[in-house]
Amino acid sequence: MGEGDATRFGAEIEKICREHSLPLTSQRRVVLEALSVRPTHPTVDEIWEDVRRTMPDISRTTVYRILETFTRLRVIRKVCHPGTVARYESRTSRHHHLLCLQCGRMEDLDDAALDRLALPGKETGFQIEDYSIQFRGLCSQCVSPSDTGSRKRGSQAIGG
Amino acid sequence: MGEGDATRFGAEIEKICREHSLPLTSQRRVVLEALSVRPTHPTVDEIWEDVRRTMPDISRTTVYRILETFTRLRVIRKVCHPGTVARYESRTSRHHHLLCLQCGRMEDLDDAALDRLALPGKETGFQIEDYSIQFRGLCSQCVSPSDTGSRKRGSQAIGG
DNA sequence: CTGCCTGCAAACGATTTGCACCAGC
DNA sequence: GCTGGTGCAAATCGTTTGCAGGCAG
Repeated sequence: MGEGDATRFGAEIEKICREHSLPLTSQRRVVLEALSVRPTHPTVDEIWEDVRRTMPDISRTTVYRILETFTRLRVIRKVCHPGTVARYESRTSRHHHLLCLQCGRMEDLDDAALDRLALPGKETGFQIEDYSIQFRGLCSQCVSPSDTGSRKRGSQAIGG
Repeated sequence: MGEGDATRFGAEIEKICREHSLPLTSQRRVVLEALSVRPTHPTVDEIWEDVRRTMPDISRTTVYRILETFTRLRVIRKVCHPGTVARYESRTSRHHHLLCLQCGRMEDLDDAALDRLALPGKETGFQIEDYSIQFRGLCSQCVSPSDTGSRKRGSQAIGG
């Protein structure tokens, strides 16, 4: 967790809330903090578990609502994952994803060349803001399941 | 419905099932046929509705199971859509997607140049098979909601 | 103060599962 | 005939909602 991301919301969250006329609650602070510290693409429940260590009485509903609020404001993002549970990420700068079709593992991929693609033109009918590339395949552990202690998540018809 | 896709599974499905030692049932035939005819990225229920016109007694559960089976065999794909319901597509050849962050509409994008990106190397730890690009923005109707009859789907914290 | 936010519990909706029967091979 | 597929209904599980009290501004 580079301090760049870990502290991203530390000072910024006050500005974010002020700009959007949102009350800055302690729940909002810890939820965004927990998301930015997580290196992966956590589910709502994973964030909830993290946050409960600091704030044991926070409700799961509140976590849902906070993530939804900030997603709509484009402060965080819901990641595109073929599983059935929602996953979030705090990075909104351009980057790409590696997805394992076998176990569902998803990792970030940074590649400056891939960040410079020309956007499709107006003929699409869309006003495009951004893009990201999803690379699909098998992660190292699913390619060579040498370690007998196999992955937790079974193969759940992941499609991409 | 271009005959290229509309008939994709017409003859091929027998081969597909034989290759995977799957019994070729009438349900499998009509579900794959319905998916390949749909121009968009239908949900399970949309496919179910289509199929019921031909086969009124087919169960929704069966549609779920057939789609899951063929997704695992890589015959069809589950598309990455930020909504909460699963969506499928019959196209497994490389192509890209346009996603509207406001209403969730998703369209295919074909662009030969975008199909030729260099895959990331081994340093990722993934054995990559394919990729697709998701372009995010606003569709024409969400950019200029001139028609007073606005879109059906509300803005549901779509994140991408 | 006042309005938005939170917590709780119930509602909701998509997906999955157990089981008995049926169809493809 | 045997094996796996299907249909039904119930169970599951992630997510949303209604409402009463609490906190930020």
